[in-house]
Amino acid sequence: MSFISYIQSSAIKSLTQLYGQSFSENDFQVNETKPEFEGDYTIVLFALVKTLKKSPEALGKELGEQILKDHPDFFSGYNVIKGFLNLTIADQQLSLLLQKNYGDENFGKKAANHKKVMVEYSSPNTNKPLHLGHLRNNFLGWSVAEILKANGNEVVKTSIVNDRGIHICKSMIAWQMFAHGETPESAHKKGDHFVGDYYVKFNDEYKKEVEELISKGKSKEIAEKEAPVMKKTQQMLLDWEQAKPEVRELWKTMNSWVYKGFDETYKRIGSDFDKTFYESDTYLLGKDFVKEGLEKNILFRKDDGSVWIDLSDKNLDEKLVLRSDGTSVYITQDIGLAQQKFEEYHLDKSIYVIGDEQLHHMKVLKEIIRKLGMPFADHIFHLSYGMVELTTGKMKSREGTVVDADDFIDEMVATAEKHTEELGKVNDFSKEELKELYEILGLGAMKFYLLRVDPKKRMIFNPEESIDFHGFTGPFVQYTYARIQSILRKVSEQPAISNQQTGTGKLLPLERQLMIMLEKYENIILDAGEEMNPSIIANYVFNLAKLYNSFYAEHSVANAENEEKKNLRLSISVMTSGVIKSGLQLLGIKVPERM
RNA sequence: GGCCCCGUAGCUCAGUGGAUAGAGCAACAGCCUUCUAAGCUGUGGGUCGAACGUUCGAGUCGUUCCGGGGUCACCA
Repeated sequence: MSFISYIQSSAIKSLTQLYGQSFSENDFQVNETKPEFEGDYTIVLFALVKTLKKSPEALGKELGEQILKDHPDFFSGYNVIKGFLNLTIADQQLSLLLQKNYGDENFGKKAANHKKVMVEYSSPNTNKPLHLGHLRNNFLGWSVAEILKANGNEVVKTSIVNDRGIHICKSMIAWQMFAHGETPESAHKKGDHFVGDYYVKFNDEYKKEVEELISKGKSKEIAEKEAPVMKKTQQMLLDWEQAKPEVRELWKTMNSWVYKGFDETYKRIGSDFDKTFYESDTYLLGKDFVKEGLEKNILFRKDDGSVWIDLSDKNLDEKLVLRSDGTSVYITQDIGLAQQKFEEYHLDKSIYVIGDEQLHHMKVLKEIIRKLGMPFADHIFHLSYGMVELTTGKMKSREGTVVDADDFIDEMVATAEKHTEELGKVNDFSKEELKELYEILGLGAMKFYLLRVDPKKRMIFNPEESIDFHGFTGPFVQYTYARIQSILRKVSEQPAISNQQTGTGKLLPLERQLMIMLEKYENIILDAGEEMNPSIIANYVFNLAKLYNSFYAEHSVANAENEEKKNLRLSISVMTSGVIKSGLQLLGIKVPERM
């Protein structure tokens, strides 16, 4: 039980004892005590003052006395200021926490709750390489999956690959027209970049043709429809749907190039999936429910044969679910895939990590599923996040205004290398060790940068300013970890640590603060899981590292005043480094032993 | 226009209805003969977009307005 809930229930019991009526958690608040006051946790009395008709001072004093009397091992003192009852947790209670948990790798994590959750993230298109926005998605999805695991859930990570459609055909057409048989191997290029380049070439050609037609007197609208390269592309899509062998062959080849490129990037950033869905397999799903929906009069057919659902009672418009030619639209397959996910995996919850531009789409999807009477409608969650934009506006791959994921990673790793060389602390590392360190630091900086902000907020990224390695950053937290490891290495060379009691001496303020902060980790994991928000972890782990660094500057661990203090500070250090490691792991960030 | 999200220090962001609104960056001033200075300590910097309202108490809740963004496809 966490300190805060222990205090809550203690207060409830003591209040009942004092005033003979029952109370609940909603009758008062327990907060952390502000640093300028004495105490660790504060009970806010105003609400109770009203119901009990007592002065805040009297109430605070009575409650303080009672709580102390009821829990002499837990609290060592109290004070009342205005309507605030500040409680101090006993030193021995903090020492006990340390003794019980300091070496526990699973500290703060929950036992299995036998719930199965699917997290869908990444979901790339196979016509261009990944960019900064994809990285936010990947880091977020991966981290949320880890956080949910830490909360006891069984998690299935999935990705739906958008591998078919008109945009894919565009790259294919351009390759046919301009490549003269070139391959990623012959061009010495990563496959996803290679294919992406042809996607750009398509758009260049398309633009050229449209302008030419306009100069011949056609309207823009007609020119866009009649451009030969676009007509070819549309024909190719039809050929693909009819499974024309040469088109399917080219499609397979080009997609395999892209996958190879993606795999490299995924491996580097540590993204992985338990199951990958391909849109080419799922795009026909969901047609069955249309038939059923029509029979049940949930869906209706218009004169031209198209099928719709009326959502006006939910403040949404009518939505098309089947085209007049009988083919399905995006949302049709989404319904089918949602159903397949629940049926195949027996999920308790299905989470979609998708940008906030699709909020409306996901709302409509959920509503349709509910109307169709599918039981899982209320177990679908859209974890929406804000777009990553540049100072110059939105990123557009067609216009080349994107921050490419691979370039960005290279840049960050190079920055890590530069800083490391300047500092010269690991000159004895081998080439391989250095390479590994640069990856750990560069990716740590990136991931922290993209995860430290509330996901739902959109981010503006200025590529001119490279990401810092100081302050509220990944490397700062990693550095704190490395510092602690350095102490531990040093101490292990000294005579063995004795196992004597650590709790008899008086704790210093920074020691107390650290222990109290460590205790909160459990609740932080819980919050981050409920909110599906990794930034809660990032903020916590930064504040913990910051506090430890103050402690480090103020007090010596290895050369503490006496053996007892040394043991205490060692266990605080071990536990801090453990929580840092664990917290960063939830963000997908690794820790270096030295840096 | 309807619906949704955002607006806090020069910049990037924290801030379960509670005490004098906090960090990082940037600026300035200090701290390496003692465990890693990617660190620590300090200074300056705010009409929390605006106005009403609810409340003992509002950055936080409500209403309206202002500013920014998203979305409302037989695209995905």
